[in-house]
Amino acid sequence: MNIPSKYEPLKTEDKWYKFWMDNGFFRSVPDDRDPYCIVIPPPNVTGVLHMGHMLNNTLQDVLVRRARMLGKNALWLPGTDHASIATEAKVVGKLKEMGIEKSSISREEFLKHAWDWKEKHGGIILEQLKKLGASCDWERTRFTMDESLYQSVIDVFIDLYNKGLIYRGIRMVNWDPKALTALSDEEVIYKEVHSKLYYIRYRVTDEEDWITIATTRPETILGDTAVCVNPNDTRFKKFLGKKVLVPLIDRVIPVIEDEYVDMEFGTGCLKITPAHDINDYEIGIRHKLPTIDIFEDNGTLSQKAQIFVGEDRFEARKKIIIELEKENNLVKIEDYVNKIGFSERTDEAIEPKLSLQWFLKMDRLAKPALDVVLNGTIKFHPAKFINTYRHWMENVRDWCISRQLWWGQRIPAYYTPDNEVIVARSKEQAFEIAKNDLNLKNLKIDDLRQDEDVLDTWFSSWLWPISVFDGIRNPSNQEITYYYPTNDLVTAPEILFFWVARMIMAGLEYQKKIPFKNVYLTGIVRDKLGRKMSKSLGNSPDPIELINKYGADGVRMGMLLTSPAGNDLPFDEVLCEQGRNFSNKIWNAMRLVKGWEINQTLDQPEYAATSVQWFESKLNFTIATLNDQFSKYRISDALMTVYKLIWDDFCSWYLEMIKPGYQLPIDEVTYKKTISLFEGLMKLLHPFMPFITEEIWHHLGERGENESIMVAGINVQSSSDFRILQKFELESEVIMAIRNLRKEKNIPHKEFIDLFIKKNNKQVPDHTFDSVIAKLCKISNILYVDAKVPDAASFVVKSTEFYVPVSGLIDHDKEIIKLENELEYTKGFLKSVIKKLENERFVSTAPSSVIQKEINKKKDAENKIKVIEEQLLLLKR
RNA sequence: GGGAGUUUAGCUCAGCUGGUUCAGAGCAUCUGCCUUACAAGCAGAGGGUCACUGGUUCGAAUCCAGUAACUCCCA
Repeated sequence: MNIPSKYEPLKTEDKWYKFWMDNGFFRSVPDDRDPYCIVIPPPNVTGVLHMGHMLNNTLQDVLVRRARMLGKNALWLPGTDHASIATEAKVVGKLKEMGIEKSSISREEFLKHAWDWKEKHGGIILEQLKKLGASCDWERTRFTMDESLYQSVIDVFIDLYNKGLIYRGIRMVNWDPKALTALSDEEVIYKEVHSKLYYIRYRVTDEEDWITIATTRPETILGDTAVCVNPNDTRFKKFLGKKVLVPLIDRVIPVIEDEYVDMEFGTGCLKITPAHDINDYEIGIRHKLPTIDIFEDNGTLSQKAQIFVGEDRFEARKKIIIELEKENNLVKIEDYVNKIGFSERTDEAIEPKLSLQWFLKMDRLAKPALDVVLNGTIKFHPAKFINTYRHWMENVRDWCISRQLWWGQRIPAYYTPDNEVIVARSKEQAFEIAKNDLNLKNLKIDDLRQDEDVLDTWFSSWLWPISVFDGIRNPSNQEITYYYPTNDLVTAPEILFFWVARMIMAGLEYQKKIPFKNVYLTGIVRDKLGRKMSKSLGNSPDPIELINKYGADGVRMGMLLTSPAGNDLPFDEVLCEQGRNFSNKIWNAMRLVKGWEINQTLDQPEYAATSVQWFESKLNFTIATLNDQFSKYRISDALMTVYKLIWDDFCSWYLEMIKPGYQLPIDEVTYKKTISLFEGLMKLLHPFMPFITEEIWHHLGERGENESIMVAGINVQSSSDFRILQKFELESEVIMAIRNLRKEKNIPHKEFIDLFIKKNNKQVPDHTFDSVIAKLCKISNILYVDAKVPDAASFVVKSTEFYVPVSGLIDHDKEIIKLENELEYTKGFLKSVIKKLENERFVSTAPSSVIQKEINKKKDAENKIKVIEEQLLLLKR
């Protein structure tokens, strides 16, 4: 045989991917078949492939390949998103390397650099996905900044604004005083810091009494607009309704009550600085307090602070402590450990800052998006995420959609010199509106100033399932009508709200239909220590290297096997090794089958006919199991099912059952049947392991130039003969018992033996598997007898006795002990069953099927006891 | 601070409406084997008080309550 005994994935994978591409098998255009569509969760243009992508995209490929084989017109639409924050950071960094500051160039110049960067680096992930075998329709690759997608975002902004859902409002943002920009929550790193807790007393107006607060940020007292206590705190009742003076500046502020205050913390008395603390801000809103912003953008104190104007915030802290001490208002200082946010990029302490942002009202959009999930129109897998989703949707806050960046869709809002806002598609249009609707006859077009900010990246991704088909601008075009709603979405639970929820909102708003029917939420890929895999930790293996080592199929299987939906996946290379080993197993099964010489004159032996019959049933039965698992999105289980079918049932059982003797030929009927069964297995496995299955499929038969397993079609209608499966269960037990017996008695593999079978309880012998047993266990004669066989090793399966004569090898004492143990166990078992059946409450309450089962158990046990006792009698004689 | 989830073999997980599909799978481990497709293999074996404590029930991994630990999300 000239086929190597090790499968080498590297030699086949690129070849087949090219073959699939050349033949356009990934391409989908609307036709009269049923559509099946997945839109890819667009990876960042800044990213490189990581293990999370591997998992996510393998799952999508499994689903789409299976749908394709089931005869659907399957489309997996790929693309990337522009990731405004991350990309802008990359571009700023790159410019810096070139000695260019972002602030020194114009927006247009910057964007040109950004596009250059995107063209150069933006497609890496998509290229890497090809290595994985992703069957995406690459001709349809989309990018969230493509003209049509960009314009869709603008259209939606204008539409929502005109519907009154978009407004401008104040919000507290994470301000980086060094980079002079707002940061998203993801860009803030919280670190434990050893700091101080300052106890400061405020004098009550017109009284010689003081109230003491505790704060880590004494400089912010200059922005205080209240002092707050818990309404349940009796200690401070006397201060209610009174006013106190902010030290150093003597501003008069009220004492208020709010449940938020922790009575245990500090003095139980909290200073409220609505402009510089998110919690204080919310309390401020509840109690209608004024906000006093005491900082400039660069973190120095502003005029509003009244004192230390122009000083850095940390310098001011030192100085204010000295002043407070002088005034005798500093009660004490304690050491204190707290968590402070720092800018990911500048490492500057974040300053919470109020700023004017654009918001999208959520409640009207959220309501229907919640309903479709609660009523099952959209299904989550696993369903446990419905709770999380509901909780968020019921407590949804308005969505801040503006970002202080350049890379992204620029907000189509124009300001007149009087700061009147006009939302329009272009400056020209805004100018028209200004002249006609606002009656600003003297306005010149250049007086209009466009908003500097861009929209949140999610504000373009939430349209993704629609905008990739241009369904925002042309809501009933042929493509969107055909492919939308898409079928399945595969993504991480982390972005259930950021993305999934919002896509549902957008879908219902702009297509009046859900965007997808099923949401499969993957787990998070972690390292062995349970840490999330990340580039900064350096704990993520390079997926491409893994593929080179284990083959894409091996890695795919490694990712899938231990990743039930929604569970974390502690990644271990061992898993890929398992995948590789499986590939090799299949490869060698192919080598075996292909190595057989076919003799057309041979009749099919009985054992082979039985084996084929059994395996066909087994295969069909498993197909039904698989259908069920796929319907529940239990992809990991489905793969395990195919794995066991191939390895255990096909390789370990079936092939051994039909395998001709050494250097003997096989009959044609069995051979052809085996090839066709093998092909069937490859089709079942193909969605999981596309490359090796294609390779094997081509080895198994003569294929036309453009034939591929991936479009070969799969039959999932199946009926199987349960009876033969049940008989096999029994027979396999017998076979394993004989193998054990051979081992125990040291009977060599090659030596033929006889087997005597004694049926009991008037059971009629079933000969279906006799020939198979004879072949697998090297039995020359199978004889059915009515009496026990002396001088023979024996075992019992159900209530049938089996004897293998091995004169001189029987250790009676040992045999007796073995049987006595079994007898004792069976008696104990019988006792528990009888106890149940004698319990009147059980018999009267339990369903009849359960009772019947117990009665059967009793009968079986009694029979078995009888058989064992008889055997013991014989042995002891 | 609010919410959700998890806890079953060494590891990762199945176990639907309580009752032999009730304690299971894969991997790992151990013991034999270079048996003529495969040592990336074959044939076997061991391994769990189902987190803890109570309760409901004829019967609990499964239902309820409490406790503990871990995880995630929102703030």
